[in-house]
Amino acid sequence: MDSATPASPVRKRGRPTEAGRVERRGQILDAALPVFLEYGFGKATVDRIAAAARVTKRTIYTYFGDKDGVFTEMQRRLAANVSGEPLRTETLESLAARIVYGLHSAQMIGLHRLVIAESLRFPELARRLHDNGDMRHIARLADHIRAEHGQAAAAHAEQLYALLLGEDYRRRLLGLLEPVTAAEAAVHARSALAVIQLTTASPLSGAASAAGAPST
Amino acid sequence: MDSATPASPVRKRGRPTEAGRVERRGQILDAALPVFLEYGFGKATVDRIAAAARVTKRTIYTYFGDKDGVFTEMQRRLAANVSGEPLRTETLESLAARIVYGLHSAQMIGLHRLVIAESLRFPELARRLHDNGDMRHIARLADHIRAEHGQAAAAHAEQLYALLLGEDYRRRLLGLLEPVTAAEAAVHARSALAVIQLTTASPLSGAASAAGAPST
DNA sequence: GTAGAATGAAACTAATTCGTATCATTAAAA
DNA sequence: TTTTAATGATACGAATTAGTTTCATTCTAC
Repeated sequence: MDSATPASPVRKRGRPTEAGRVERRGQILDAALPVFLEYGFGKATVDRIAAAARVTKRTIYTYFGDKDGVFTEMQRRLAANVSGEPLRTETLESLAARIVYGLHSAQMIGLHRLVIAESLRFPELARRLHDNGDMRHIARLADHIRAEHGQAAAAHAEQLYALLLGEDYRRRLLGLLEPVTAAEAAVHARSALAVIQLTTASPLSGAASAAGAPST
Repeated sequence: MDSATPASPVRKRGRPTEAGRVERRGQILDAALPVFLEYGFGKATVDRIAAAARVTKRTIYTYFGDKDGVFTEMQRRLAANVSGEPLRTETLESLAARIVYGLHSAQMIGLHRLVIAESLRFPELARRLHDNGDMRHIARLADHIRAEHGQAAAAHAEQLYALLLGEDYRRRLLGLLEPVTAAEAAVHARSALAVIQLTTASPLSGAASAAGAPST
């Protein structure tokens, strides 16, 4: 989180070009992310963010107004990246493995930890993370389940998602587990699909809608 | 979180009895919990805790040394309460419903949110929460599954636990969902048991160990 | 009874940190 | 060329807050 900025050795002073302004803005947000992830919102000082971005505090306040502004803008930028474009040729199994791998990554865990911690102070931030991240994942899982196992089975997409996260996801949030490799993620995904009877080998029959459907 | 302390109208000053000291200690920790839950560790000031406990800052520092001391002692006290004694006459279904209801409660969600937020600063606090809370739940689920569905099915206790928490648990952490009622928890639990084929109606056959077992 | 421990009340210290201001400097704009 | 916006560097103000100290007080311990 420190050696990732070998960019400009010495920064020029005067008025920057318009392109320079755009670049600097992104530079600040990119630098703010790891700082927030490491320290959390409260302990992440503006001075530290400024140092990481190789920019003075003054510039940060010019661009974002205050610390909250940096935080929300950073999250807004992340939300745009989270929604990766769907790969056309993808099976349910490979999609599940990708989700597991991505959600257990250090960056995602850090972001989730941060958003959970500040969910009371920044409720719409939590809303964005859930809508743009989780709900899209669930919808995409539902699409694949529907294609491979029929309409009835698609109702279990959310439960499948919960299984893909699993207790390991919570262990990651609690700092009790290291990030998983892609291979481990694939194994985990297969195990989840198997227990919910969504492997391609044994598709779900018609007796899917068991107990009361989740009301939420 | 404020009208819950109509205790002593006016506190005496002088030296307290030994019993009084024990009581005051608990009083401080009890008052600290809701303050930490509401504000988080960073924004929970010692002054606020002192006010909530009807005690002066001075007393808090005498008892706990510093703010971290209050925090860790509070969590240590909670850990003792989390492990509720097992009810002898309980089915897997009722146990599952109890777990769902308890983990979605406002107090538990607040505690988890807090521990997740501070897991980097207080790693052993996260460890305690996981060992004394989650792992005991999983073990108890495994016991019931073993009794009702055989040894092979018990391997899925952790996956069942993940389903019992579900996406709703994460929505609770993110502040996007209100606590569930006991009835809703029961429905949720039945749905989880059904999807994992652990309802008493249709017990799991021998074809349980599907893909690679979780490696964690 | 007396000494001293523990507390309330409240002021105080020291450190942190958000946000602003000053001054020099560079380059875009006019 | 002149003007001006934006920046670096740095100092500063104001607010918050962890932790300490002082003084009076009241009760336990002996």
